[in-house]
Amino acid sequence: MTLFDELKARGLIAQTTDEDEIRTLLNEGKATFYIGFDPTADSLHVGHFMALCLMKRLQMAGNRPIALIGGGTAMIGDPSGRSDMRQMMTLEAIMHNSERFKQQMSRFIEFGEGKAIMVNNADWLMKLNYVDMLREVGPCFSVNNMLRAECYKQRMEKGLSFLEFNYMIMQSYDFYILYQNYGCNMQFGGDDQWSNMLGGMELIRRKLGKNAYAMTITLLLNSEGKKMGKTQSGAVWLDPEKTTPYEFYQYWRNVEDSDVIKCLKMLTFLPLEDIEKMGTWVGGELNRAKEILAYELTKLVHGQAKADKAQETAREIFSGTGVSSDMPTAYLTEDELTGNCADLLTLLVKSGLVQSRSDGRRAIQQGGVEVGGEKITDTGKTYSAEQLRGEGIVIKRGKKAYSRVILS
RNA sequence: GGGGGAAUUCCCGAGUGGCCAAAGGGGGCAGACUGUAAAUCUGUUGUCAGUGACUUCGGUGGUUCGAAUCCACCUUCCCCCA
Repeated sequence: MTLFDELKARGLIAQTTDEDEIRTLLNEGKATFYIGFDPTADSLHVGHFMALCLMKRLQMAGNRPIALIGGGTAMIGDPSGRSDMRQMMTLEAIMHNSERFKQQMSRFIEFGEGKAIMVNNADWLMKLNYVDMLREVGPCFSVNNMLRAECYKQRMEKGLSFLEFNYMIMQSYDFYILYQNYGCNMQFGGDDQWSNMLGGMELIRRKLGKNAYAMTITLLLNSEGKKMGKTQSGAVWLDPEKTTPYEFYQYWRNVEDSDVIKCLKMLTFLPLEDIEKMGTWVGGELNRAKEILAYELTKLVHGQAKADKAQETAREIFSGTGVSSDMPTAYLTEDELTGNCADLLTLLVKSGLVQSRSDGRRAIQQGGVEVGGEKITDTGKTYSAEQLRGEGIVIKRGKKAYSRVILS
């Protein structure tokens, strides 16, 4: 199977401008392509991960990737797919995030001489002169067309600022610059980037009379049509400081039945035949597929050692003793004790298993808290310093949240 | 520039002087059922405290015994006209 057909079979390709041309260029390893990443947070997330994987696949086939950090475009803020305006980011935040992005990306993609290239659009966007810029590219954009673009649709009701309206032009300009400086003839990105990418293609054709191509990656949606890689408390980050490998593993271990196969195809490098086989598994058997998904992804993002550890921990907790040496642990200090004891509510809050003492009280009253495998119903329960020393105690909140608390 | 409207607890959205910590829905959490799945049913969903206190309805002041509800100013947003 050729590279392009594999991408297609995995369901990774959403839209293409000229499928035949793109297929040929990619399969023959002749493409120089770029993917942009706006540094709007201090860590990459799952969506970025998909893009990086695509980069890797294409790089392995001989194509030349350019990773673009949107230090300049982040100054504007992409309105695509948003229902309200992004908060404007400070220059310091953008620079800080850009650094983090660089570090994280280097773990997935090889950069350097003859390998992948990393650029930052701040290098050219920040020094643009307004009037020069308008005269250079302004005539190539039709406001009428822009207003019809899908990415602005949602904003036509709530209001779109002129600042954000210019985002498409900035991104188009990037493509135009990269085409000239690196011979970059393709742009890939999330499906919500489609209109922005077309803008760049159009600009290149009008200014240079050359053909460029664009292709978007399918957004990873669950069976309910919601974006995957999000939790109640925010995104699932690739930074182990923000989302621990164990949490990361658990997120994928818990996907719905109807989403496992899709995730395996889109996010892992496992051979398609193997994944197809898993597709025939039914009922509880699918749990095995979820384990594979969680393990493979954790391995890709955090490395084999961390993946092994996460899997081991999960197995110990869920199908073994309910205890693991590697489970999330909170440490208590002597001066947090009252009268040589600590009450359960304090421990629950300390471990992060509940948000407040009230929340903890409710959890206990509803039978959602266990300590050392025993259900606790007394909201005033306390534990002595001796019990908390050494191995400490293991608290379980609900079915899946565990934490060990140790007095140190 | 002129005119009109809006801002409510995680989200949507009721509430027009005390009975409002604030209806209803969504989401979340917990329990039952399960396969660390889904669906379903039940409970719960500001904080601190054993039934009471405290903080909350864009912001700041004011009227009042008492304000999410009234007044003034401010901020932000939307719509219509230019």
